Amino acid sequence: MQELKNFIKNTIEFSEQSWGILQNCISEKEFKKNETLLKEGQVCNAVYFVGSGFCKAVFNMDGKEVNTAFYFENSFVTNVKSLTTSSKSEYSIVACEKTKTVQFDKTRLLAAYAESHEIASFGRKILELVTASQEEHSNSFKLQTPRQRFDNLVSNHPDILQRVSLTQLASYLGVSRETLSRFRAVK
Amino acid sequence: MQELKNFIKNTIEFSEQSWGILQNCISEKEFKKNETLLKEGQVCNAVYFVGSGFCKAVFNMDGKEVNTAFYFENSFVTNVKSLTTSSKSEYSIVACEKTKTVQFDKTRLLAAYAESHEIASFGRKILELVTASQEEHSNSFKLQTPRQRFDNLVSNHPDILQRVSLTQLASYLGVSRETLSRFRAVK
DNA sequence: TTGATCCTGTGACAATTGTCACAAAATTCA
DNA sequence: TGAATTTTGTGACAATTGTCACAGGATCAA
Repeated sequence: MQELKNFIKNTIEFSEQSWGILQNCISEKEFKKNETLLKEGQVCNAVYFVGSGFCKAVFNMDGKEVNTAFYFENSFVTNVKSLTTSSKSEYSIVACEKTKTVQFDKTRLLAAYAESHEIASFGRKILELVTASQEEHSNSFKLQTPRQRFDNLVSNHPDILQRVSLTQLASYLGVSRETLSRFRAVK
Repeated sequence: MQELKNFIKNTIEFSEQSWGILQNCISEKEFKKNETLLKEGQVCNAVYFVGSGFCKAVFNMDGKEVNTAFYFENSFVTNVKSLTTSSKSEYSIVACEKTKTVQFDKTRLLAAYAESHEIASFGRKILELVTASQEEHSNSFKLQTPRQRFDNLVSNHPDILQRVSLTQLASYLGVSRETLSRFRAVK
């Protein structure tokens, strides 16, 4: 919760009054390793702020898991499409470690938007952040070769390498485990 | 403009009053073929609603153009990251045909959010739509082979095939022009 | 500690896609 | 219209990545 307060303080204007209203929308939730924040097929009705630990987005492609995203400390996780259109999620969101989050309830948050412009701005900000990080990873697929994606990850997000298994990392980069293993061998 | 009115009518609750406020934020803009809505290196300060025609997002990779998105009638175009963080755009947005748009001015729109919750909701809705379509294309790269991407495009968005040149389509699908040509040959 | 299980490294080979070169077809514009 | 330009099709070959198989290590629980 403290992490969230700090995050908000550093991100936008936020009055005590807005914080009071926001209180009604949020609750602390802790997930054990491999616990599910959102299960494939269910409708997403919350946004999570990751205070500690981290999560992944996992598609199940005919039994094979594909990791399309990781969410570390001080970032927001949700399935925007499922959340905003009340459609079934095509993927699951799973804790990779013991993960402490603050859960934002969708319905209450929407109500809070009407009570406080600051909260409404904060809601937009969340969406903007999720979109921006999604776009970054997306463009790496559209503009770079697998090898370039790997090299850039090494330079720009070395933290990910240390926390994620090779197998998970491979599917995140869109290459086979073996190919990733060779990328690491041939530096 | 009529297209935008219809779009709003079909999308959300919107009072006459909100429409009046929104008027101050928008203006009709028409672009000729190959004219630029947003140039690489500039800061994006508007969102465009495409009424007719269509546009593309183009990265310049060492002189080689890569098309990462197309925006057709009744959709919104903007660079979310540049718009929301006032950072320089990494790509350009260019009209592919004579394109009629409605331009939403960023500063005025932000001001309007404070005056009308409906407009604030509409602003979120725009962001959600942009995010969702971005995510769809993004996931096709993360989950499918080039061949599958092509086949799905043929089934799900045959309209694109008819309006976009092979060269542009190839970079959109992330394959070489020659490979795409062969995909089409071997049905 | 000791299996049992999961994760990783690596060789051999197959499949896919890219690159280059050039011809044919389509489009544009004066 | 007709020449110039751009776009597309295709063959040959190279490069990249995937798949399969198996061995060695690491990890975890009893």
